[in-house]
Amino acid sequence: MITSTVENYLKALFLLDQQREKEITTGELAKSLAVTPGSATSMIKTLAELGLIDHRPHYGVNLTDRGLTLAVRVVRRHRIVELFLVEILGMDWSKVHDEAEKLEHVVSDDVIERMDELLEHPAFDPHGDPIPRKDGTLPDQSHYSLSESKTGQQLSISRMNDQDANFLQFAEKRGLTIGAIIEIIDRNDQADSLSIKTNSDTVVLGLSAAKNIEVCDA
Amino acid sequence: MITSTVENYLKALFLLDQQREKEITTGELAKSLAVTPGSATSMIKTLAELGLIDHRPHYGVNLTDRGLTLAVRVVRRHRIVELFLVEILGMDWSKVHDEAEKLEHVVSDDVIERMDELLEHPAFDPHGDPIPRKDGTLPDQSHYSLSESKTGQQLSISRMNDQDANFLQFAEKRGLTIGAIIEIIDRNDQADSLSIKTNSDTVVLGLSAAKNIEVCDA
DNA sequence: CTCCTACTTTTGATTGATCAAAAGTATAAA
DNA sequence: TTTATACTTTTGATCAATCAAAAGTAGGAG
Repeated sequence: MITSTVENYLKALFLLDQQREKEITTGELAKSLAVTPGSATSMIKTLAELGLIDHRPHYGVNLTDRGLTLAVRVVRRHRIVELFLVEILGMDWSKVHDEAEKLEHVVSDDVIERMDELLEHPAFDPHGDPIPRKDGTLPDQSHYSLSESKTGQQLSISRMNDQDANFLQFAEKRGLTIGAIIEIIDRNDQADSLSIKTNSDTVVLGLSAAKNIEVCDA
Repeated sequence: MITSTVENYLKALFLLDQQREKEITTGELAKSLAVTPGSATSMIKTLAELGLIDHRPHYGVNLTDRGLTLAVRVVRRHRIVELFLVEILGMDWSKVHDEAEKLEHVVSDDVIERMDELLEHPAFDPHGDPIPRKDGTLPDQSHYSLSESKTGQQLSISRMNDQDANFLQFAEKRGLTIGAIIEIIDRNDQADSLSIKTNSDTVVLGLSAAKNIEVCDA
């Protein structure tokens, strides 16, 4: 049975896969889902029996094609729901994540496709994350981290890696929103900080915060 | 813990309460939830421990005030979601029940109140059922069954008791929709049937089907 | 080659929801 | 007053998900 727990494990594996190349270890998976390693091991057994992952004991796991397909569908549901909550219901983009986390397991494909249509087949969710298409493919994106960008470039904010509501609210208050055009006016390696010009203001960010913000050329 | 199973039991009790005056028996409850009587008994024990129902063993149960409050909230969520799916997402009214059955347990109050506003604080859902207000009160209604109505009266269809998709589709096809103005032109007690004039056509219904249709004076 | 450390896996227990079947109770009929 | 029937409750089992703690494994340091 594909329970919502199964869906959550698959989604976590998919998102971890995006960042790393190799197999995902039990420990990483457990950490990202905030369960004990033992719980992850037993769920891994279940997922392997369902043919959704390949498991090399003591080394790690990988999604199978079937597992990947299901995982991508969950991510699509999540991101469409998020955008829907912001665009149609007018919710704060910093608060829709938790709501979508619950809805992604219960909304039918019919509802998702109607939302998708109402939103005119969007490519990115409110956090700038790509929305998988119905066929499972992902829209193009050439993001890179604000922390890796050079001084003087005109940049457009395309994505927030950090989903934490406090961070998102801070960012919004300072004019750091998806689509905002910014420019790095100073980089201070001693202070580990960046000075950023937004359309209205100048903001100083630590490098660790800058790492959470992705940009593309404006 | 208020699990979705608890919510379903409370909702079932509330809906059974609407129809009958007295205590609800274990058997009725089990039947309406499609579980065995034993399962209902053990859940009744849990609900009683949570202070959501009063239980007189071997006689039946009644919702407490707290239980009633929770039950009404679930019903409100269900009916607002149903109307939202029809009005905003354009879904078929005969198909939204099952979807709402899942969503009612996961949508937050914030989302519900936003839907409510977008729908301009509706009083009735797509099936004509009253939507409890935020404070728990119900809108007025003076429905009675089509099977109890007299020949020659001008009536307006206000509610379908039967949520079965096949029945709803049949009804829709024949012009028997919420708000439709109809008149009983003949009642045949031998054949147990009613002849009904819709705005376009004449439909013959068995009394058992007519029982499922509620009307008010047009 | 042995041992330490860091990990993974196994084991046993718990919780919530369910069922099938056994045991018990209420009420009306004989 | 006994018995039959129709119900309710109890019992024991199962399944999914979890945790805590015990046992086991991989791979590097000495």
